[in-house]
Amino acid sequence: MALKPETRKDEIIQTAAKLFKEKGYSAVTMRDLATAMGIKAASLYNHINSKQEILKAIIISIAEDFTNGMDIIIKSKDSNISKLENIVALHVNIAANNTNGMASLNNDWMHLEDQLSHYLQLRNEYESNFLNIIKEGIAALEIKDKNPEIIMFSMLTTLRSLYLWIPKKEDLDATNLAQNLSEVLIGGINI
Amino acid sequence: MALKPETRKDEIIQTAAKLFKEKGYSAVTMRDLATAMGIKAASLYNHINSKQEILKAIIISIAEDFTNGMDIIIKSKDSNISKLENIVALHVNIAANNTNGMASLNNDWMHLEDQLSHYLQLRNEYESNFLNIIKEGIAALEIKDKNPEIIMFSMLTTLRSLYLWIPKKEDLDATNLAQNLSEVLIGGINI
DNA sequence: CATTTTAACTAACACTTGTTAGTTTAGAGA
DNA sequence: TCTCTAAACTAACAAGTGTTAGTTAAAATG
Repeated sequence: MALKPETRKDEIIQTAAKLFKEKGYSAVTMRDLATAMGIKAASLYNHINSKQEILKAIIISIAEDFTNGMDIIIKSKDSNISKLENIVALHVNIAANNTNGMASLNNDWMHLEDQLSHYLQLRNEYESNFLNIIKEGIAALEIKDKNPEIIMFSMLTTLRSLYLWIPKKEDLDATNLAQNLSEVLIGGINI
Repeated sequence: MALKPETRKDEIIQTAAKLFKEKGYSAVTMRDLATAMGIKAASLYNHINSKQEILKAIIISIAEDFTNGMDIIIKSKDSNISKLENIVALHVNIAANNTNGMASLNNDWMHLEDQLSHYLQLRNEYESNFLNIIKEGIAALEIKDKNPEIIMFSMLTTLRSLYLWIPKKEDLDATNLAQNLSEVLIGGINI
């Protein structure tokens, strides 16, 4: 069994994601990436077609993971509070499995060229689904009648920033983190 | 009375902050900045010494605003919940007055050169003060006994991202936003 | 063994980068 | 009017950018 069926191309993409996390897409040169791989810049082009292709590979696959996860959540018959808990868990899981890539998704999406409009479409649909769950929760008296956009903004920015925080917890239990985070985000903190 | 006592240097810094917000520090060239100012790149150097100096001017002044605001909050005799509400208001006010600069603070701090360690020191102190308020609030039975770091992380990432959100609300009432945000962050959303 | 594939290399390209030097122009103060 | 200053300009540089072309060495495949 192949525990790491990683191709050389995948290795390059993962290494790039790590560098992009530290300095951002624009500040990472192909020579930086090559050095991190232990090869020369020109050799990268045996495996990838362009720097842009690397960014696209990192961002679009994660964005599609979110879209697919959201699709499952909306189709369920859970309560709206449960759906929000599932969204928290979705973010924790994706961030835990792809800490470096999440940085590019958050910070470097605007450097996508051909795929920019595709990315924006996925993001808009995701946020629209998220907002609908909150609005329906309010209508169903599951959720307090506060400004739905503020609620979504507050939850989503926290969830999007998980990549900054997860690496600090060496003993990560994703289920436990999702549980605690849901309690704080949904239940509030005052007694 | 001078409503805009802005020097040419200040204009350049503000324009740069806007461009940095859109594309990030590394992706904005001095020629981009010059074009946005309606002049040639070399002319910028009549007013500023380097690109790096612009970034420093943007980030450090905001970081010091946060430090000063936090200092006043810790010294007060308010309850810890009130202190948290004041932190929310601090972030709303700074973000509302400096939307573009907040983007650099969040996304481009790692491109600071000489001032990097100074910035990190301010940030660490700020987070340490924030965390203490939460811990004391828990000890005083004002705040639920949840993981204090999760609470801080959740609040802080939301507050740090306000710059993304404030510009969308053309009719911004800072007091009102701070109020609503406090209710959501502190009071939670479930009924 | 012969051949193809994989993955590295050196060398170079056209272009962009931040920045400097030196010059010009228009307005303000004497 | 003369001088000074603020703020623009043109021209250029050295270094760094993504990328291409052509080559080589080792490993896998027939």
